[in-house]
Amino acid sequence: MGRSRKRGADGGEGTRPPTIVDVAARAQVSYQTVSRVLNEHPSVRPTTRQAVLDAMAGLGYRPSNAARTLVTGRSRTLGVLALDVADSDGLTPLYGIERSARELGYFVGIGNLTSVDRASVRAAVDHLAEQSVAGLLVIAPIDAADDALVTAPSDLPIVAVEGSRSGVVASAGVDQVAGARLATEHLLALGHDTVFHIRGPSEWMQTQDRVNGWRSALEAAGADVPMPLAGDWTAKSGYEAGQVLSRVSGLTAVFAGNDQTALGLLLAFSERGIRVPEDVSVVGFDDGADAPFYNPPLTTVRQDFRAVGRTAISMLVNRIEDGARDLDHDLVEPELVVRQSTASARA
Amino acid sequence: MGRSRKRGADGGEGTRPPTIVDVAARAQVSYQTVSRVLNEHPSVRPTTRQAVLDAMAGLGYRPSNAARTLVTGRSRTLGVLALDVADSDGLTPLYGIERSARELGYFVGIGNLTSVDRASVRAAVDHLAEQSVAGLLVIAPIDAADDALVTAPSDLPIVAVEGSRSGVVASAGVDQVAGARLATEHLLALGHDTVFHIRGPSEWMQTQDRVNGWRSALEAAGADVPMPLAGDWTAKSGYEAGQVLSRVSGLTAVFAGNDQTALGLLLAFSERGIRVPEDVSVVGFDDGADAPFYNPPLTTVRQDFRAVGRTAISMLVNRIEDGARDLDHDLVEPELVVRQSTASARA
DNA sequence: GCCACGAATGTGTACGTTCACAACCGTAGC
DNA sequence: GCTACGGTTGTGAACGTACACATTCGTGGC
Repeated sequence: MGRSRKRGADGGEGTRPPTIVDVAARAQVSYQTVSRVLNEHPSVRPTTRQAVLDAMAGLGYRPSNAARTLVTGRSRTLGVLALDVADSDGLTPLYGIERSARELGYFVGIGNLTSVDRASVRAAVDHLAEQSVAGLLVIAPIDAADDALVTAPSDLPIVAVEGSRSGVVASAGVDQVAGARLATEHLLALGHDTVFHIRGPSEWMQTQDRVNGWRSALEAAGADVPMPLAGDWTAKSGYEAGQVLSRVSGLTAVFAGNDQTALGLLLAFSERGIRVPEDVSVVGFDDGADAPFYNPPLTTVRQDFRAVGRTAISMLVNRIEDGARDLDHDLVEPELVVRQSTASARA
Repeated sequence: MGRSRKRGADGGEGTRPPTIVDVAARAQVSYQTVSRVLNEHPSVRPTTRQAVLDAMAGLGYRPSNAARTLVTGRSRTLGVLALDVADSDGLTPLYGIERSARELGYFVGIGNLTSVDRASVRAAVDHLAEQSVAGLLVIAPIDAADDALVTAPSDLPIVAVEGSRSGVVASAGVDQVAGARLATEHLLALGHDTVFHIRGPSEWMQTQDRVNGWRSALEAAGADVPMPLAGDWTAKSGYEAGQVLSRVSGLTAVFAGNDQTALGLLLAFSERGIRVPEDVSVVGFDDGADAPFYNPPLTTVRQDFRAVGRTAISMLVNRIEDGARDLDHDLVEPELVVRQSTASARA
């Protein structure tokens, strides 16, 4: 027995994990039958199947992903490409993603993007490709990311999360336009003549969508459409926008690009004695965990990030397993959550 | 030539990726030499080495992790076990983790924990084990997680992030005790007689540490040590604690368990006409992105989550590669960031 | 009662890499 | 000039699984 088993021989610790061959021996079948049970092949007699299952359980058998990946060339690993931004919300969909993925038997690996130039995207994709990922989820709602993704292998299924309806890749996300319209219509319905908007960074997909939703609601109501103020989704930019807005006469309603922007705005207003909602109504976007405890509690648009994660995964897995090639864009409907930062325009 | 290549035969799309054999042929060496270059084996002549490197570059060769994992039994994949909590900060160290891991040539996969009972931890660990992960990073600063982890294979290196100095596993994190002391001493130095504390959930490691730091600072100053108020790190619990605290006479300083708690507290105080910092000073913990824009901007304790992620990874990789077995607890020093929510006690 | 056919199961091989060991090369020692 | 040895390179095998194909078994049709 000159066999040289790396494990189990020297360490003594933990014997070599069981393989399908061990399972086969115990179940008195061939290893191929075990493989069939593993892959849910139809033509395995129920009794045989059960015997194999029992043997697996008895041995504590766990399939080797490495071996499977090696032979098939595809792993059941999904790669998540996330843009490394200060905004911690970026990773919020991750929980939903992991959970859904696991339920479908997939493993989730991450690769982050320090920037969205081609080289960086390329490097990240390469890193994931080394793992033979079966598909890619991209959380980088930036136009440039789309361009960079064209360098990815064309046979690799990709779904963008919260971004890109440009048609290059399929995507799942919240209907930003509808959300912005919800926010704006809410303010209009309260009697405000018009609504100012602090937008996000221009290269983000959501920015354009929210601007569009806001503008269309305004136009539909025949209201003035002021210039949107520049922002970058940080509280700081909201604060700075607030400094500008506090000098605007006749201002009664602001739709902030997101909750954080609204937070900064609230602070700027507070410092200048502008009361919310008595003087100015403010609406945010996201409905983060903190929004109900802003001062005042923020009226905002809720995005169900977990639902987005689930949707994205199911789209991706469809593409992987059924070869779906469509460029659908699944949208989750947002919901307006009215709190105390909005009130009727004064008569 | 009856070979049956799965790829490249039918699709026409993308020919079979190059292997070390292809590289070897191009570099005029044996595949084993290529393998040596790959593994940085010392005895490869520089010229040979370069020839191999050139061949790799020319072919666009990418090593197959699956094959490597299959034969070695270990992948260069690190598993991150994260507790799925509402608190989105939970994933903050992830970017730092991924980045450091990638620099060291590791891939990061995630598994989340819906709860910390043994079954759930077991399931998550199993899921990661199927990937033959080389090590585990656990972001679940809860006592119960420690207990559950004992069921993990004993030869699997594990490092806890932000938790557990219980001695069961090594850990990396911010020095919570020092941070709490910093916060408390700051308030004491401002002339406050004592400092109230809203603690986190009792099962969290940080809760105890912060309570200890706070108490020891108080005791060192000979100040009264009030009962800490229960909280769960949400803004909601801070708000509720604020309702209680607003009825406490003589209250001048509060150390909130974290920023979010402070946010809720701020709202409760504001609603009751208690001014911050004129009437009561408030300190938070975390220094999240929003803290500078709370109303008023929050004095808080900064935790460098990315540094923690880096530290954790380097500890873990040490354990993996050098077989380090120590149960060290690397601590990153926190930093007090003074803003406008704290002021001198009134004379 | 024989053949055909589908269901069920078994055998051979390949996937791309690393490990163990063998072979080769040149140089230093005597 | 021969031997020994370290540095360098090559050969054979194995890792655990899935696919292609071969084989066996059972059943129905004639």
